[in-house]
Amino acid sequence: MSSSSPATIEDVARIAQVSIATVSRAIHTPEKVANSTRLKVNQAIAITGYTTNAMARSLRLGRSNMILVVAPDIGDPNFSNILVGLENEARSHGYGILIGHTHNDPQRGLEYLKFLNSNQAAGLILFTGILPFGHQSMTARLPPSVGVFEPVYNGGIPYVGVDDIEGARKAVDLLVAEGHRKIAFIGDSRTRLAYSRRRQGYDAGLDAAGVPPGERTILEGDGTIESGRLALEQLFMRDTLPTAFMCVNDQTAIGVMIGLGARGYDIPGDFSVTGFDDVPQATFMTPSLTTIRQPRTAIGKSAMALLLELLSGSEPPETEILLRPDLIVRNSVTAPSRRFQKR
Amino acid sequence: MSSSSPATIEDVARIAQVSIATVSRAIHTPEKVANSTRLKVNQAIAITGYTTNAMARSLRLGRSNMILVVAPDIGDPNFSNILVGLENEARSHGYGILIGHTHNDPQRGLEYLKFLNSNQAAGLILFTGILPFGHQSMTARLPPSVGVFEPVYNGGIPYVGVDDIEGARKAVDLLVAEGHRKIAFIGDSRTRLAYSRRRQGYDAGLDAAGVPPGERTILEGDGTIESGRLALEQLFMRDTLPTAFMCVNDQTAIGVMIGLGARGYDIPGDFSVTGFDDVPQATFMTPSLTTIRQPRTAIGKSAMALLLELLSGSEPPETEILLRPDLIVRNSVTAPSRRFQKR
DNA sequence: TTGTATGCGTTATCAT
DNA sequence: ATGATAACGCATACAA
Repeated sequence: MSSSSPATIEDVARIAQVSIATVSRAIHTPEKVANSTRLKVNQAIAITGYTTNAMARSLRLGRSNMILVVAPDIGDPNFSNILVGLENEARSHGYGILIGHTHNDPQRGLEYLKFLNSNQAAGLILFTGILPFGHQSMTARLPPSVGVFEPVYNGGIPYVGVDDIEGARKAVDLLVAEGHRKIAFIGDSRTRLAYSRRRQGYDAGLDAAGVPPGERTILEGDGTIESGRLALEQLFMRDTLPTAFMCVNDQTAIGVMIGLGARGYDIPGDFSVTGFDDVPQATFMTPSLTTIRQPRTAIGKSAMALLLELLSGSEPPETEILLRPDLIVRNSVTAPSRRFQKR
Repeated sequence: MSSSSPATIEDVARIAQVSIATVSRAIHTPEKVANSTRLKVNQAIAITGYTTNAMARSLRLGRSNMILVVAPDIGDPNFSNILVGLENEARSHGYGILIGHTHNDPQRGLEYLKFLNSNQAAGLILFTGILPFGHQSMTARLPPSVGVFEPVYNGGIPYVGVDDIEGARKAVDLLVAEGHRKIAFIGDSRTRLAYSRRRQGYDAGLDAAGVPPGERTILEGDGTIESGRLALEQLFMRDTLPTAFMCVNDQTAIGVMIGLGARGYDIPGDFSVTGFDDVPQATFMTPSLTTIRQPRTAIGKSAMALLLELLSGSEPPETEILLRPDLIVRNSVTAPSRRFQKR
């Protein structure tokens, strides 16, 4: 039964002895077709192995069944699980996932914009925290879009992510409960919104603990392992040391842990460290890293669900969906050491 | 200049005062168009912001500019960098990447097959080591396909990956050079071809070292961290222990290291451990893991280049492209301890 | 060198 | 309930 070229709707119509219009109806609006004919059509479809030609369908409909997912870095440990959530939800609704990564290069972003303009993608998921298309007027004719992981700060785009403020707050609170007061915050100057929110959580926690702003240490990195290490070095050039490091993300925390290890310190004996994200590596550090878990699969699923809703024409009920961050207690936090208090 | 609906080739033709055929030619075969007209067309394109409607083009051509990439698990630490390589190469040739993951579920595989049948993807990259489509006759009408990372054992599909035998050989040789003779191999019974090849390398190395087959210890896991740990437990129930563990991949090695750590042993003081793949985590283990690096980005790039070649009609010059695996020496290997020799 | 006209496979409108 | 047909936007065979 395998013909050289794939079966078209006409092949099905011929075999079922109906018109192509009826075949189309039998597929998309079965209730508008007589039971008997529907049966014939289904049989013909089975015989031919017919599948709708998505190209023709999209051309006719003026809309594709693809969603473009743009990320700055496919290798980001946070990305893959979010992608899983996105993909599952999309697939179960008949949508496919198109992938692009920008390396933070607006030029690259522009290339992906072509997918949008050429009707190859009906919607857009942004993992970048920023519209990666330069500041063209093109922004205007963007398809339905949803940001994940980081709020998109230069476009009025709905966002699905974790509650950064609450997450950071949980981390500080743990540290404070263990008795820490000198808690350094190592931030990330790139991911502005996520950074500032986690910073807000940090400040709120220390406010509540009665630690005056003057006694807080803030350093800024760029969210990489290397920057965590660098920030640590800067800190060690000062005259007072914190007893704990609260890091804006796990990568930074890993950098801090490496730096601390290189200096011969014990974690958590000498210093406590917390991260944010709960990337896979966090489990395998020595000691394992206490951190805040991002519900990544859930974020992906929720974001895609929202996008599909937008695609179906409904207005978004809310512009921001914040999921609950969980504190994952492992072995990088304990009560503060007295050792460096008065150094 | 922003019209409500995207510009079509007709808009361009009208403004340039030529026919749509000329516009099409000016775009795809500029040499067949007079300089002056080409100029007019380009101006009109600039004015309208015209982009080719990919749907219409694909419909007409009977072929899309999408490549479907199917992986069992998007979260596999090996996957993302290969994807980067694939994506870069594809994009620079005007192709996009469509993503699917199967969770090793043939049912899922079938769903992705629809992308192929419906002409949404012109080619296929398989990360699965197996055709994920059940054993349908559909295999026959597969588009040009290339396997990466693992040879596809049930289809005559070209393959791009690392030289597993040579890689494994480098690992054993290092161990042997350090003085080990009792080297256990912890394999993976799932990924049959990669497993058996790495196993071959192991055997070849021990053959060369004069270690008789009877003195070799082989355990099989399934390539997960947990299975590495499990294999270790099995090993400890025997009466003789190896001095080194050569693991089929990094995940397994990590499991072994965790298990060894839990039993209070020192690595590499008491036991040496090697992995394979050089996943990001390998660097951050304590001790850092000596392993074999997969040139992942290069694999992706090379595989996509091969696929695009296939797509353009040329026969593949070779059916298997093996890249060079590099030995990455870190801190999990040293000379064997005497401690457990005669237990 | 350029233009006219056809068809790719679908869905939707309008008849019947 | 069903059929005939137009249109989606494009690339190309053929004519000029």
